[in-house]
Amino acid sequence: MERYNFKTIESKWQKYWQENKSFKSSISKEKKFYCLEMFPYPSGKIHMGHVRNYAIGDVLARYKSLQGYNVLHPMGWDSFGMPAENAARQNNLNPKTWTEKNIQTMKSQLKQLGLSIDWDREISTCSPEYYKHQQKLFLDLYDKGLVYRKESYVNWDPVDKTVLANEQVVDGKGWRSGAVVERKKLNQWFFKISHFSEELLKDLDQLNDWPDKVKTMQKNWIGKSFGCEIDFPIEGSDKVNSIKCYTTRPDTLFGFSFLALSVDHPLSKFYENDPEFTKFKETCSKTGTTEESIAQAEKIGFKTNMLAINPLDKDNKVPVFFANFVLMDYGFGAVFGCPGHDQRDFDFAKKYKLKITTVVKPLNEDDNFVVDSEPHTGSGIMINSKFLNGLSVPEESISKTIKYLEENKLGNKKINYRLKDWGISRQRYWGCPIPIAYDENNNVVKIPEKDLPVALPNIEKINTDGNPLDTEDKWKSIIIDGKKCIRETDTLDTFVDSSWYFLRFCSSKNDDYPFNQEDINYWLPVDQYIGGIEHAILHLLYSRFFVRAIELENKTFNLKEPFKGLFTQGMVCHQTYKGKDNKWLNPDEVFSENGKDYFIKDRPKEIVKVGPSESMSKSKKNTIDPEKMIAEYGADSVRFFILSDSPPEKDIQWSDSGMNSSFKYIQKFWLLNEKIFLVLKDKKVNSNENIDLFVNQAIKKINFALEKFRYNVIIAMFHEIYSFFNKILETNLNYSNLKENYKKILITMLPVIPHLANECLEKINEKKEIKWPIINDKFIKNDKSNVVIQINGKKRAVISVDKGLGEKKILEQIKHDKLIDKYTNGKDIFKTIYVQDKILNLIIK
RNA sequence: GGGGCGAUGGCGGAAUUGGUAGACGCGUUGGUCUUAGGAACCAAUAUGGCAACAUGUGAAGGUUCGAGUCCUUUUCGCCCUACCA
Repeated sequence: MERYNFKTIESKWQKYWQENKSFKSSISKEKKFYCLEMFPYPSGKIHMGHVRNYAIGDVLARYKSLQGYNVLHPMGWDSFGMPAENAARQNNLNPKTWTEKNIQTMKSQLKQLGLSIDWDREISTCSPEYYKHQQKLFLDLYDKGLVYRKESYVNWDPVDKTVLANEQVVDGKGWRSGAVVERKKLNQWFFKISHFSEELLKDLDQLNDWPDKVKTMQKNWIGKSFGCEIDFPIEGSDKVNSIKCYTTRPDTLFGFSFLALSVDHPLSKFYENDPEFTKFKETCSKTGTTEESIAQAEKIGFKTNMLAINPLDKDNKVPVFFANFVLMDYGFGAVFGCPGHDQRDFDFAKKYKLKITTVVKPLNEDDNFVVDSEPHTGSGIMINSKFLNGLSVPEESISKTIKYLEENKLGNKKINYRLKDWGISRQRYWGCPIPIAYDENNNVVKIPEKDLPVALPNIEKINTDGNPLDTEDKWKSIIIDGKKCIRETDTLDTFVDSSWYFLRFCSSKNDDYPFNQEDINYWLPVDQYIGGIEHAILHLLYSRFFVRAIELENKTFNLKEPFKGLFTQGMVCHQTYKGKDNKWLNPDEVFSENGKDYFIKDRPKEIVKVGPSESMSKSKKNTIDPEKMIAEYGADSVRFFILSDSPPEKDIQWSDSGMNSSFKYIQKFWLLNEKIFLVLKDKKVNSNENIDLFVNQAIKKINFALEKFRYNVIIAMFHEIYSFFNKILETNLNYSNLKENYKKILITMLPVIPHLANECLEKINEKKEIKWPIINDKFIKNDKSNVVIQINGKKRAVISVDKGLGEKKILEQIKHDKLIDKYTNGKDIFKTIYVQDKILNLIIK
C-alpha cells in the first residue's frame, strides 16, 4: 500500500474544483446561506490567523452546502491602506503594483488551502470598478444629508509634515519622526453616524446570534447616558451671559464649586490674545494621548475672571476655569464641578483649594457627614440641598431635580450619546478619492455621476512629505459645468471600503450599480460572519450604519442588520524566543531536544530564552509560515490541526507535535481507507449492528458540534472514528452495512479535510451522490441502556437494562446485587429517585 | 476608575446544558518489531493506596436525592475601555 501523496491528490481536487466551478453561486429557489469571513488586507503573504479564520468559515460553508443550502462564499481584498503607501515610500515602489502582487501571492496561497470560494465574485477595494460605486454611494449619502464637512482636529507630525492616525501616535510622539505631535485644525468630511445612535443601540437586542461580548462593547461605545442640560448665568464678562453644561448628576448642584471649560470651547477665542492662556493651551495639547499618560495626567486649569452662578442658589457664585480634563466633543465641552461627589472634580478642587460641599451622605452616616479624603460617588441620601434634602440618591434625587429645573426653565432633560460622527477624511494617497471639488469661492461641488470614478492618478514614486495628491496639480484641476474647480485631495478612510463590501459581493459584476436589488433581497443578511474580535466595534458598527444609511431613502432596500450571525475566532499563538543579544528569534532558528531547553541552530551552544506564548506577530518573530506548512504537511493536515486543539473562539497554541499528529492522522486514515476498500471487494456477510449504532451516534455528535462551532470536538470524533473502523477491520469481514456507513462518515469529513475525504469517497461512491447523512433514530436508541446506580448521590454501579424499564423492575434486579448490598448495609431504602434509562439514586439513612 | 471573560490531570481541552468528571489529542512510562530510530504498533497514564477504598473541577458557603454546571461571597488571571461630566 502506498503512502498518501497529498501533493498530487490536493492539487487534483483543487484543479477539479476550479475547472468545474464547483463553488459558483447564483440566485435560485433553494434556501440560501451567505457565509462570509472578513476579507484580508493584502499585506504580502497569508498568516496563520487567516488560515484559522478561513478554515473555520470553509467548514461551515461546505457543511451548509452539503445540507442542501445554496451557499454564497465569496472572497475579496481590503486593498486600500497605509501599508502600501508606507512600502511605497520606503522602497520607492508603486502602491498599485505592490498591492496587486500581494493579492496574486495571497490568492494562490488561499487556493492551496482548498477553500470552497466562489472566486468569480472576487473584488478588490482599490480597483476603480469597486470604488466608483463607493463614490456613488458617498454622493447619495451627501444628498441625504448624511455627509457633511466641518473643521476638526488631526494629529500632525511637524517633522514628517503628515497627518497621523491615532495608533501612529506613541506617547504623544510621531512613530517615525519621534517629533511631538501637534493638533491641527483641518476641514474634514464626516458621516453622520450619530443620526442612528439610538437605532444602532436598540437594534443590538435583535442580534441573537452575536456574542454578548461584542454587543456590550458596541453598547459602551455608543454610550447612552440620561442627564440634563443646565444654563449657568455668567458674571464678569461682557461677552457671554451664560454657559451650558451637560450633567448626569444635576442632583449634586448644591455642591457646585467651579465650572470648567474645554480649551477648545468656543469661549476660548476671547482668550487667544492672552499669552498665559496660550501657554496653558499648549501645555494641555502636549499631554500625551496614550491611555497611561491620560490616566496619570495631573488636572490643571486656567482661571478666568468669569463667575458662574448656581441656578438653584443665586448666592452660590463660583470661578470659571479652562481645564485639561474637559473634552470638547462630549456634551457641551463644559462641566459643572462638584468635588464632593466626583473623583476628577475632587482632584481639581484639592489642587486649586476650592470649596468642597457635601450634598450626599452614605446611608449609614448621619447628617453631619463631610467628604474628607475622598469623594463619595455612591448612593445615599441628599443633605445640605434645601428642597432636595432627604431624597434617596440616585433613585429620587435626579428625577426630582430635573423636574424642578424644567418647571423653572433652568434646564432640560437630555439624553446624550458618546458616539461621535465618523471622520472619514484621510490625508493620504492610497485610498478612495472623495468625489468632491471646490469652486473658486470654495463652495462644495459634487463630481457629476457620469464622471465617476474619480480615479487615483498613477504616481510612480511617492517621496513627497504629506499627501502626494496635493502636488498633483494637473489631476487637481477640473472643470465642472464650465466652472474651474479644484478637487478634494483627501481620500476616504479605508473603513468605508469595508462597510459595504458584503453588499457588493452579491452583485460583484454589475457595472451600473453598486448592487442589484434582487441580489440583495435574496442573499442578505449575511447568515454567518466570521472574523477577529478586533473589529468588534468600528468595522461592525460602520457596516450597521451603512445599511441604515442606504435604507433611509431607498424604499426597496429592506435591510437593517447586515450580519445575522457573528462569530469571533481566537488568535493563533506561539512561544517566543530571544537570543543572548535580546533579539527575537523565529521558531525556525531554534531547536530543542527535550522540549524544554532551546538552542540556536547556527550556534548550538547558545541557550535561547523562551518567552510565554503570545499571538503570532512579525515584530516578535514568533510566526509560522502557512505556505511552508502546507508544502510540508498538506492543506488537509494544516486545516485539521488549526481546528483541533482549541475551540474556535479561544486562542490556539501552534505546536509542532500537534501539527505532526494531524499529519499522521491524514496518513493513517488513507491507509485505513485502502484496507476498507480491499475488504469491500470480498463477499458480504451479515450486517453488524455496532456499525450502525456507532456511525449514527457519531453523526449526531458531529451535527451538534457543527451547529455550535465546537470544531475541536469534531476532530476528536474523527479520531474515535478511525479507531472504530480500524477495529472493525480486524475481523476482515465485509459486513453488508459497512460500505453505506463508511460512506456517511466520509461525507461528514468533507467540510474539514475536503481533499482526502473526496479522494476516499470517489472510490466507493459509484452513484456520485453526496448528501449530508440523515441520522436513523432507530440506531440512536439502543435496546439496552446503562443505568447508573447511586447510593446517596454517589455512583456505585452501572447496570445494563432494557430500554424504558421501570423503577420497580430495576430495584428488583439489583436487590440481590452484592455490590449494592455492601453499601446499603442492610439499611432500609428511604427514598429513590429514578430518571429513566439514566440513573437510579437510592437514599438510605 | 468602568465593563467583560475565564479558572477542570504534566499540557491543550471534553462533559449531550443539573445526572457515570477527565472524551480526544499532546506529553510521559512500559512493551513489541527493528541494524537503528526522534518510525510503526500495543498497553498504562487525575491524586493517594499493594488493595478494598478514599479524595478530586481556584477557595469558602448555599440550593438539590444529585453541582464542573445554579446562587452568594472571595482569590487569581486575561481582555476590552477610559479624564464621557
